[in-house]
Amino acid sequence: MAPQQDRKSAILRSSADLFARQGVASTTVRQIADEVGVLSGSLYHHFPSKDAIVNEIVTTYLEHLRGRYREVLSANLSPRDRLEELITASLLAADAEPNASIIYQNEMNYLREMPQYEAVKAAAAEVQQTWLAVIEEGRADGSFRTDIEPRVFYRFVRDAVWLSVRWYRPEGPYTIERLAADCASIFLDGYAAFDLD
Amino acid sequence: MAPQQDRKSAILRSSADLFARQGVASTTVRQIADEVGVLSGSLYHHFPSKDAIVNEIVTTYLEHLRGRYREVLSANLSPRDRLEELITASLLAADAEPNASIIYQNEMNYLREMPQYEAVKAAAAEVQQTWLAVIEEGRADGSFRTDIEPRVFYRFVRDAVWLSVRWYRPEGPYTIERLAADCASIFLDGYAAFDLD
DNA sequence: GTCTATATTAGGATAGAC
DNA sequence: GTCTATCCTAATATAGAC
Repeated sequence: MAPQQDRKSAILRSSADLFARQGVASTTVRQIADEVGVLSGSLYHHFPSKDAIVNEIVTTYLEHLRGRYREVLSANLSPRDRLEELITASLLAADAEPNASIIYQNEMNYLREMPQYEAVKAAAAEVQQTWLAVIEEGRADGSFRTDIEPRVFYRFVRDAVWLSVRWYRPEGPYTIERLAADCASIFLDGYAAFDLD
Repeated sequence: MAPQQDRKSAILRSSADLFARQGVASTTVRQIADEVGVLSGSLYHHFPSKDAIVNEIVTTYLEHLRGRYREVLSANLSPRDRLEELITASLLAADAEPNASIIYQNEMNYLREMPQYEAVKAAAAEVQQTWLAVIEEGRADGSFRTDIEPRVFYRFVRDAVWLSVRWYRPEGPYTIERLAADCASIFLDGYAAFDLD
């Protein structure tokens, strides 16, 4: 990797870390520069603005996420298995780029005011469409309930899945795969004890 | 209500609205003053700082939430019904003060840096304790599953419940009570179609 | 590609008149 | 209780030397 790419990714890495911990608005370009080990003016050789850094972090993340979703959709699975795979793919994407994922969850207010918001919005719409299609498929073939609106179910799952990046810690024996399995089981089977009689 | 109380609550109302829409850090005291119809200096007659406004919004909200939880705990209910009532109480609290609820969800980064953070943290701990106690009770009497950690279940429910304030709109025929019932049913019974054979 | 130096803007907060 | 006027600080961003 060329040296300027190293520096650029160092800026992205440090920025993502600070944005996730402190919020975008409260993070200054001087802090980012400090973390990288340059002076603040030098950042502007690599990015035209602070917003551009935010934008690159978030769009890269959404790009990776969409790639994972496409893989899930290409496999031939039952709606139930596909939903579980969407959950797993989302959790793996968040685990691969936790800072980007946190920023995406926390900074919708900020992103909405950015000039590049349309691209983010389009990616978000595609993500939502992916989930809803799987849910509709499961309703059609009788594997999911039809007495609860798909959108309502989707939003509950989505928020539970995305927000887990705020509390899940990959250290320890509790793996992402286990987390995904527990999540899928709660949302599909419920937390009430199984009736065995 | 005395006139100075009117003005003070107008400041709180306008601030909450702006904080929820734009984020705390991106909202200026001048914007708040504009919204209220005074000049920015006048705000400081009612509050010592912008942080103090944030703090009052959030602590009042948490106070109301704790009141609702206490009511739920005082009733004699099964763990399942109590969990459902906790969900309903949370959704009603968020619906009563949607801006405060949104701020509380979005601005953890900001709140953590405030001098009054300890009070918020204590209230948050009590809220968590309330949920966990009900979950443990249900595990003990056999109504909830024991193969998934209570904390994991709690966090999924919590995030799904709290975040609904971002998308739920009280207009229209879909009521809070219905939302609460759907949420409880998804989390307890699951979204998979009921097996009827 | 990074530095120095600085322009420019805007933020939170305050003092004192009314 | 509000206004006027302003202090002080800190932010993003730029220009030009090295």
